[in-house]
Amino acid sequence: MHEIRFHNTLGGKIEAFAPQNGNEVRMYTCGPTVYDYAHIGNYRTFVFQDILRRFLKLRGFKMKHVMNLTDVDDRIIANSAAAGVSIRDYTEKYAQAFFDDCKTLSIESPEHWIRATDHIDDMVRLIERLQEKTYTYPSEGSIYYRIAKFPHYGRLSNIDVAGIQAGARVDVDRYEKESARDFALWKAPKPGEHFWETPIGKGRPGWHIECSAMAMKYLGETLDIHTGGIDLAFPHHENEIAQSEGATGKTFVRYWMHAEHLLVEGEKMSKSLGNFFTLRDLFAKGYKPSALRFALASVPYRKQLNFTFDGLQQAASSVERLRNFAARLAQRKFPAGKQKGMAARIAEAAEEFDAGLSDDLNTARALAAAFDLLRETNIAMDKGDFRQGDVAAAQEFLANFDRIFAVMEDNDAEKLRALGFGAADSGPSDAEIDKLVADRQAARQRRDFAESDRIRKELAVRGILIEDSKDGSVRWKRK
RNA sequence: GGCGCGGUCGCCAAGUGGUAAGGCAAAGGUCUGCAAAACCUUUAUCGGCGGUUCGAUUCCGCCUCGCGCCUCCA
Repeated sequence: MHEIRFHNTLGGKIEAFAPQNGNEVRMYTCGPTVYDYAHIGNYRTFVFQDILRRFLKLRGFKMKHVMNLTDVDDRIIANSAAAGVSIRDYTEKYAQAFFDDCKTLSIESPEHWIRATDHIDDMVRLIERLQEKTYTYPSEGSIYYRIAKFPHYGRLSNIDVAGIQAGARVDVDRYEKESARDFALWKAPKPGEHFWETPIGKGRPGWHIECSAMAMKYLGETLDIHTGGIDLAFPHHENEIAQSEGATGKTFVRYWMHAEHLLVEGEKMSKSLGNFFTLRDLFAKGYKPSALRFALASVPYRKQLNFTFDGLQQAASSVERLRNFAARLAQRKFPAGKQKGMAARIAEAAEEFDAGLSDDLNTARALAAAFDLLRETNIAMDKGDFRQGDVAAAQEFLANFDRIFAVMEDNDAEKLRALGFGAADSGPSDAEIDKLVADRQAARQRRDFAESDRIRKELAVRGILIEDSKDGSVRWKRK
């Protein structure tokens, strides 16, 4: 077990990690704004966050992880009004799609899913606390945060507040502010717009207040970890710090972890460039969930991930190799006993796997540890050196591997069907396949290779791959 | 302009002051009735120029190219 070290955006250094209270890690993740389907860039960040929590659990920590759904913002208000439905009705569809996508990518569910609109009261109370401490000022029915009052502003993102010039930005709200860098805690309703009636007036919350209010409500005033995409560091997280620490006087977050962005073919993903993809876009093209997860997980989170279809294909091949190895381990009969040195070799690989992940979630390094062991074990098997007595340890290694990467289970087709892809043809049943495989074996017995190959082709057409082995057994798998 | 990240084999991608992990792909080979799978072999001197050093891909400086943030954004 290696010391866990994480990069902390606050300070920009890699630091040893330990939760504040014993064994429990309290973590908050900025979830999606449910105004549309989330895209693969979003999921790069959510897969990172998933690997983080899976790793901490593997290391024995108890997770208390909260993820919010931002279900009120300008886009949602505008879109729901345009569609003539309530905010809740409008966002429900995308919230559900998000849950479905997470499940498809094997992203574990956090301990708490929460919605901004369920916590308006908490936000109002936090704003009131800030009012009492004079961190706020009203303007045209809205309430603003006075950044001049918070000296630490800019520390997270290394932004010099003096550098933000008045009038330099396009502020869609165009309310009167004392300083250009001040931000809205509470927004006065525009005519016809949905609003909440509260002790601090009519209106709706600013974007940043929800995370401060909800994070502290569920996790206490000082959290262990707060994650998000790198773009959120400024201004969102910077503002969260200002709000939370302004109200409590305590450190809001001990470790800030941000995922770098995903690029597509080296360019920023955007709708105008036509390189904007949701999961559904990829699945419709025939790519598998496990391949996408592997592609997103294999590049360490602090490095920009250049998404390409070639890369996705490479990821699919890698996953296939991993699964083939697991199948070989499970199905072949090896000589009894243990191979000299194998147990130690497996333990060494597990050590290196842990070392990689402990090193700021270096998934590339962890992966290399797994593939090294895989190759060496395959060699031992080919030579006939590998023994049955080592199978359990090797499988345990793979099980641990999969507690992090979650790509071993051959359930892609099932997941895709659940999303409505490929439902038309779920392929032949296991029984039907077994029957054809048996027929083919019989044909091979009588050396009727024409018939044997005909059956194999028939199965291939229907997506089933046959593999003969030396000992006469046959393995089949769905492609 | 300010802040930050990165340029390592065809593609993806680790890494170290003492001549560079892993994955994918490619070529040849072993095995196989044929395939498939698996294995073996082969393929890099680390963007450029200087500096420090016995020695730098790894440290420093400059340059160059790409990307991100600074305004909503994972």
